[in-house]
Amino acid sequence: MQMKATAITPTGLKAVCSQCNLRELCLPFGLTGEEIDRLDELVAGRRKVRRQHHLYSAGAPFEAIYAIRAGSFKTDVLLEDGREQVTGFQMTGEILGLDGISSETHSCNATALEDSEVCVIPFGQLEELSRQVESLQHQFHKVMSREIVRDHGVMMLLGSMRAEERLAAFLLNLSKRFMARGYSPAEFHLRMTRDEIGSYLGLKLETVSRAFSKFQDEGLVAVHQKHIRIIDLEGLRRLLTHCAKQT
Amino acid sequence: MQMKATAITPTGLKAVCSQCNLRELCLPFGLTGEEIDRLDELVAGRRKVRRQHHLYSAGAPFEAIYAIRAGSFKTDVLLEDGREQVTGFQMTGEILGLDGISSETHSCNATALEDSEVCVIPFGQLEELSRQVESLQHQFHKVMSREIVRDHGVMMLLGSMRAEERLAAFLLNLSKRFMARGYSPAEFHLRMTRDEIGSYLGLKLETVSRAFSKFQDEGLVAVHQKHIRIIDLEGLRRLLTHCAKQT
DNA sequence: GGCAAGGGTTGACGTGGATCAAACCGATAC
DNA sequence: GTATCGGTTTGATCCACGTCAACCCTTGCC
Repeated sequence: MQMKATAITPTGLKAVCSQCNLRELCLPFGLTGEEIDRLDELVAGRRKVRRQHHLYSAGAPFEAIYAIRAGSFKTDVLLEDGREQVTGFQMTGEILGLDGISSETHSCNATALEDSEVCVIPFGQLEELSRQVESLQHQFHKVMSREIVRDHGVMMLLGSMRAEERLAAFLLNLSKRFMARGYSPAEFHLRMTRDEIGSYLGLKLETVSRAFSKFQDEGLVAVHQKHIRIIDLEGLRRLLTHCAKQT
Repeated sequence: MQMKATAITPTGLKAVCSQCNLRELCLPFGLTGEEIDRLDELVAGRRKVRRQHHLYSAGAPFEAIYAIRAGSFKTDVLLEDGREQVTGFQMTGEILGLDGISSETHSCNATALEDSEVCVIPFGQLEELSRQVESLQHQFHKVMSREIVRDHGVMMLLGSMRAEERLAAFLLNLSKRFMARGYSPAEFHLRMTRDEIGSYLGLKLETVSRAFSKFQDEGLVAVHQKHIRIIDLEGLRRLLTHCAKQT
């Protein structure tokens, strides 16, 4: 029988960045082994989040950021009248919670799309360590900046693209991220509903569904519910670059 | 005749945060006098940017971030086919260039909307100093996080609001920012064209123009070209919270 | 097995904002 | 003064996407 010497978290396991196969995608990227060990020390442990449950909610006090160890999440903001805008879908190795730094309060909700697990990184300690470890500081700044660049991409999508371009961009983006994680870039399972995709892309679920069907008819992808197989990657890319007005 | 002892910049002036009336809105916020002096040391000087000129362009190597000392800017991203998406309008005290950190290359264009001036903050040195000065580190993180939260707001706007709501939100946001700078929140001059507003809001300039006219007809604002006077602030706010479907 | 519930698809129709086009306005240039 | 030009306004028409509604498929429960 196994002893649980460091049963300090709900999962009974201490996070260990150095052993984590996501470290190249995550905060430890670019750190030396010794530096990663120091990062390990401050990771307060892991936390499991069940499907449909919140990791944090808008208005909650900000204390830590989170690295996704398993599973996936969506973040969204709500308007007073109930309208929801999904601001992003996050997968393993990606960091959640950066929105909370500015006001010391979370400004959006983070919800697990499937049973998931995160590493909890207390923010005050992260700042402290990144004052000592230059490469950690730099990597953290890069992570934040990447989020800003990503957001600009979404604005481009929402502000300047038509429905099919948006969906194509969405699929290509997912494909790329699955590939970076060692999964097939051509075949994957969507964790979110049509409604959530629609909210993210600024479309109604019916429009998303129709666009999927159209892609299928055109032989670009094979869609079976949430299962996606990309057949013609180049075709999708072409859709993106000059669809709007095929001048 | 006056000597220019520190003529190290095009403007012949060393930036001095401690003397700057924008410091409460800018990077020095929350620093002690002594800490601000250290920040002063690293500000490489000021740079003037003429109306319509670029402060930096997409693809340019990233070396510094910029604090706007006078004037205003827009940032935009371009698609291969020429479509433009304005990702933000920045005014005095706000920080430009954060997009460049992630890839060490700027990912958008920053263009002066009027003759403007920025303080140049070499990024490597900023990171170095913020390893020593905790309050600077924290304030910098807040600035980056604020940008992320702002971007989420724009996504909300682009993804879930109708034309008039978007314009109302835009005007209210400008109003708030002018107020924070000691200007009238009710009466101001737009520095951007209808086309640029449209690009930012995901609308065509004609739609922006029509929405302005509608607001005018309804007695919400007085519009004279680029001069705006907000007459009914509450009315604009009301538009925002439950216009979509007045259920 | 039947049946309920939640998500997805598809069709018919309506509409908000895009598009196209003309005119207007205020600057600056001559 | 007139011409020019960039930006803006306004009107007429169009179409991409939203809305509403029916139906289907899958899963889980009794």
